[in-house]
Amino acid sequence: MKYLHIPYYLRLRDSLAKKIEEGSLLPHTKLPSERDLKDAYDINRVTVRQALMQLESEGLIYRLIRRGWYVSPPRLFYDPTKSVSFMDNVRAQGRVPETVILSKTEMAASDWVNRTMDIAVGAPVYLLRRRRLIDGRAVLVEHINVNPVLCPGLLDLPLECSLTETLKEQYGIKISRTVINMYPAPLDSTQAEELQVVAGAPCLYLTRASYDQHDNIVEFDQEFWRHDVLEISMEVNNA
Amino acid sequence: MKYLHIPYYLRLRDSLAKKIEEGSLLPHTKLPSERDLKDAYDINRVTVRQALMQLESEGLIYRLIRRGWYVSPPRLFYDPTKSVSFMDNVRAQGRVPETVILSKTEMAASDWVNRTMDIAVGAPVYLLRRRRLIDGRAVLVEHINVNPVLCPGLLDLPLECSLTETLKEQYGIKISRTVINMYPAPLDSTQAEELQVVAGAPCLYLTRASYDQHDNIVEFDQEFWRHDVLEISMEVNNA
DNA sequence: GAGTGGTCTAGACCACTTC
DNA sequence: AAGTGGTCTAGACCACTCC
Repeated sequence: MKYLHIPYYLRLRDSLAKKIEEGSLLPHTKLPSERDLKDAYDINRVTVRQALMQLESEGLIYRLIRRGWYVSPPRLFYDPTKSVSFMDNVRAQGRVPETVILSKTEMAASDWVNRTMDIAVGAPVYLLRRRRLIDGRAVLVEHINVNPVLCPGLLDLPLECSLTETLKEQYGIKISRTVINMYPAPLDSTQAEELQVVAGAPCLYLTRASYDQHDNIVEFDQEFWRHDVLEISMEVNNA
Repeated sequence: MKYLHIPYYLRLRDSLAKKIEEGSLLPHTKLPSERDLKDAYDINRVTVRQALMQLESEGLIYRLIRRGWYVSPPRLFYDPTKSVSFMDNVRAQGRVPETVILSKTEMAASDWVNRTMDIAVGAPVYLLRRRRLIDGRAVLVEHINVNPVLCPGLLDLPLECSLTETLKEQYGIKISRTVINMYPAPLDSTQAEELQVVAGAPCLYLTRASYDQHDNIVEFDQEFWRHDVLEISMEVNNA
């Protein structure tokens, strides 16, 4: 005999999920407060939160920390096999992209940079940190490590747009090969704050190593995406 | 002034995470019971579960429903741009793959099959459902829809191994193009049970549409992976 | 200042697993 | 039969947001 009772938290989850799918709750709409939901469904607040956290992990709703719960917008399609910039990709899907520079510095290469980018420990590296938004909502924080030998003065150029394009136009660097890696990981407290997410919340961690036409590693990018933003989509030809 | 207190559930999370990273808790080790952890850390059981669920969402631990919490093994690298079979890929990474047939039937094409596979509504479709394991742990359930016109009698052949290979060797079908899509989604109760996961738990939902040398759609595969199993990894050449 | 979400307690019952 | 995890209650305090 199997367990047939449907728990309260799943009933609330299903009820809200249905409203979202039907469209009676639109993207970016704020849900009623947890205490209102508790009264409306006559269950405990802990149980309400269990339902909300489940919906959050599914990507149907998101929260702004200490402000409330909101209906998620549709996912952004992302094709890692095509080298389309964030700005172009977001615009192509009818949405509004935005980029904010969080910091840009020249640093001494750490052990880790040495291993991943083949730059001598202590030699200079550019570190650029950006936050990117879609329709006003922060969706990712990225740390971009660039080899300054290949593009001196990069940090003095405008950095809000596609880096790949700047590298090509200003330095003649063509990215010819990219190694991409991704998996879910927890956000550390700094990035969590920058994404207005609770510390330790899961994100999609994506790294991208970009090599130029001479197979030098130009750029090593770490991207921390909100876990509910992307839908990976690609076409593969099996030659 | 920012919130500086570290909550109890994160302290327990960090303590367990440290033991896992250090290697003093090995993959597939069972954690102490929730009540033991509650006593050891002198916190409430609800708080213990909050820590455990956080670790679960990060992929550091997993649970066998109603049996307990276990340390997760390393992720499996998966390169969607290479057409390597599950069995080969798992073996290449030094682990033991296994496949279980859950069901195989010939069905009448539904509306949905009609739209995705271009088979007339009501015409026959093969549906094959398999569960796949790594080192004895169920990691994915897949629903494979195949066009029987292209490979009559397929269901009477052995189906535990690579379907792609069977299609090639027995029917001369070469998969030349694949459209892949993936994003996190909740498991429905059937697949949740088959993966021994709580209903509604998040999984990685991956679809794969495979086209043959004449661009007929041969196979439409829906895969439900445990969310903590894969690390996507690929190399892209920007021609 | 009122209200909200984030955290936490000290219990409880049930279905299921383990012995 | 004992123990475990899954669910749930009825409170509580705090930091922060909103008005």
